[in-house]
Amino acid sequence: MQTTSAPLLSNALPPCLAGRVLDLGFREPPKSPAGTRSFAKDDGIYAEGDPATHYYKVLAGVVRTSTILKDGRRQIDSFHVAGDLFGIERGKKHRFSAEAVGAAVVMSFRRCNLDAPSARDWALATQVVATAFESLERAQRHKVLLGRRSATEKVAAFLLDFSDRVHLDSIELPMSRIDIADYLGLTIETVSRTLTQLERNAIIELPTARRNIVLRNKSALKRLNS
Amino acid sequence: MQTTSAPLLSNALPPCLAGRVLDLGFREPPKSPAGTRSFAKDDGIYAEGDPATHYYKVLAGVVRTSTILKDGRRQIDSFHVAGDLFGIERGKKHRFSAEAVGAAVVMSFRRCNLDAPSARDWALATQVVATAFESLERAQRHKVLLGRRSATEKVAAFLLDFSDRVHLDSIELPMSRIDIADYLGLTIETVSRTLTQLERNAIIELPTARRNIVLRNKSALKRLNS
DNA sequence: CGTCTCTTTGACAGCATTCAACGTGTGTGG
DNA sequence: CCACACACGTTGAATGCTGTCAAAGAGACG
Repeated sequence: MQTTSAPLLSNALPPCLAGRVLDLGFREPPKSPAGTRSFAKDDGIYAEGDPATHYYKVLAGVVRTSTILKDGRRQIDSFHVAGDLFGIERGKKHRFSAEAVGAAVVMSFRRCNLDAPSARDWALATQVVATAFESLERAQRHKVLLGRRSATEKVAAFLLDFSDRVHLDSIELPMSRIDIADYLGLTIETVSRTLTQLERNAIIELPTARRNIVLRNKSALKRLNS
Repeated sequence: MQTTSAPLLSNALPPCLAGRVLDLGFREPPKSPAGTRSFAKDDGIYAEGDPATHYYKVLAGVVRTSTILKDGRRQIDSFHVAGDLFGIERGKKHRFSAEAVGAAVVMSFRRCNLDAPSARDWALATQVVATAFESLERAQRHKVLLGRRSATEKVAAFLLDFSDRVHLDSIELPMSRIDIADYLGLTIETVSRTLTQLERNAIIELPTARRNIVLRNKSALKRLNS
């Protein structure tokens, strides 16, 4: 726990596949191996309440899992990047919906019995359990962020987390401000204002490309991360 | 997800063992089976950063797992009641601390290898995995509560969740207002004010015993739960 | 060049926190 | 048995952070 922030993207690279170039590429989907599908920006992969018959793995792009309250408020549970398994449920239904953040390629696996996996399911079952443990750890860190941190701290944690993945100080966010806000439990206006404020304090830089952010003073960001 | 609130206590009964009677009982601890220890109110079971060599199971009472930020803000991750397994970690260290909420009895198990459990560890490993999945599900619901709900909704969810466990409309909270606040990401003042407000609206009743709450209008509470 | 979407900025309101004081119940010691 | 201290909880007033509502800026695309 301590100085770490809630890890955002659980896998190393690829950084931000959801750029314009890829968007175009995916409009004419490549021939897909069985169980592999391509999704465009904001396409639904499954919806809250759908029977949870499969697990999914991100091959390219970024996927978000989220839930929407009756009055429209949304909470993003997690962002999943290439290599991540998602859609794992204990019960029979999906309790979040999953959508592509940008263009994305996703592979699906028929759900297996975790209590007594068949021989051919064994490897998958192991991965599923590992993913569940990892998700739990991340969810726990995310809770601290949501429950006990200010807008500035939340955004700082988000940026640091992201730059840790891509090993760069200049990051290209795959998701919109709305996604960031709904992940951090804020509004888009607060996210925007916080970023502007960080820029005024010379901690980050916001080039004209809106989704590009340059971290100028990481130690200041880390300090904000308590 | 939907109408459900973040489940607070993951096991059925016993309801609120942390009352005065039991407190007294535990002052002279019963002879403990190996691996079983009794704790008084606020006793630490393990601390954040401690090597995670064991799992723990609540036999009686309630245990909270929590983390404290540098500036003293605290977030309670979870309350654990009799029957619950806690202290499960993926890494080598505990990322939260665990303390007894009231008097509590806790049993410990040497941690086992989940990838290749020995024959005698098999049953425990299965339980650990099941607990991890359950904890993940609860953490996800808790996140929605922390990120996207108002103080009133948080408190309503908390109360409903609790009364669901004990199957009673008159509940006896084992934890203080501070614990509730730190679980819900609020301050004690806000929790107190919210409860008072609910009482004014004839939704709950607050008898003189401060930890006793009677739910007078559950459907109104559920409505607050979105 | 105009439309559409995303983002930023501003003004204002409101909810939750902060700071402070007051109750209330419990346990202790005179 | 009562006085007092202490922990816990409630209430009040004021501040402030974040949300809400509204409008303007900036790119992308046709």
